[in-house]
Amino acid sequence: MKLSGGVEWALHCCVVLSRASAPVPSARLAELHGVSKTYLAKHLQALARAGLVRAAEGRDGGYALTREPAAITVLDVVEAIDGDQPAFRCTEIRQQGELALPPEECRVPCGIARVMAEAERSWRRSLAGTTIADLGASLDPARLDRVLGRG
Amino acid sequence: MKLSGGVEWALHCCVVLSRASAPVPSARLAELHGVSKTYLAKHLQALARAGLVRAAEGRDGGYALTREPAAITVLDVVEAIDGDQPAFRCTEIRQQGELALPPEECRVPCGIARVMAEAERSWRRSLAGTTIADLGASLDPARLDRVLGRG
DNA sequence: AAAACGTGGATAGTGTTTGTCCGAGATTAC
DNA sequence: GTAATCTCGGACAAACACTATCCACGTTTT
Ligand code: FES
Ligand code: FES
Repeated sequence: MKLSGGVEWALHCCVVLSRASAPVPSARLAELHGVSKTYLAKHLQALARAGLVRAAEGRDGGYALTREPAAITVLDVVEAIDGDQPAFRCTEIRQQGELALPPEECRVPCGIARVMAEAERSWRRSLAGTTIADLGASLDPARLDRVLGRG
Repeated sequence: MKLSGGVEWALHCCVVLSRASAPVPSARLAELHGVSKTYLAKHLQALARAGLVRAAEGRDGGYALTREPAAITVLDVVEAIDGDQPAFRCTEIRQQGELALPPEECRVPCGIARVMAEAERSWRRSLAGTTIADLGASLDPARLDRVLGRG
């Protein structure tokens, strides 16, 4: 069970964007955090595809959030980067091999799949309980503007 | 976020073992489920290392559970196969780049790491709420013995 | 002794993650 | 209009984890 490393980058970027007063270029975001510029650009594109950020093209462009920070949950960011596919996938082993069950007994998901799905729902529910606004509360906008301003 | 595919195999094996009246060889377990014998053997070794199953070596040997099925949770099996490392790891981005915070402000885990850790605790708690005994309730021991008996 | 069985390491093949690079297109400043 | 700045999207490669196989070896029962 592992989460893509880009998730942390994306979350930090969203926090910064939530407190920035103007669009921030992807290269600038990378410098702020000390990570690869080109790879971070990929993750930002994923955020854009998910509709969480908008890219302003052209000179003086950059990325900005599309919604209020309080309307973007941690789960939104995680799913944008890591995908929304379930961590566990039932491969219907119960229907294979010598111990196979007849198909008429397999109309509903098996017990294992149900437990896994329920656990994942708990995980998602927990992640959806925190927003970018919550995470950004401790970041001083004045300091951010100062760092961003003197490019 | 993805779980190792061997987790499903291991869970099905534990369910079978919980209702078997004698040790079951790994090759037999693989045939019962229609999966690779050699690869399943690897996963069973992982279960043995975690102390969930015991291997009876030698002729007429095989695997058996070490505890009551009701004392083995789904989480135990998942961690035995997939490892117990957290899905998210904070790489302390807050201390890197231009926006780096001074170390004296980084003594406690950052907000992002806290949210992730709490979500993972929810996931684990949910998985620990179901045992192998729960999963095996619907498996008929008589049928299992019949299939196992005529090798 | 022989047969059946698990152990642990070595070894590939495969797919995913991570990361780089570059051309095309959009937008603004001059 | 032209140049500069910036994003977009895809191609590409290296690194890594997952999946799977095989074999030599030790153990246990008959
Ligand atoms: S049949 Fe294996 S998890 Fe559903
Ligand atoms: S500093 Fe990035 S998640 Fe903790």
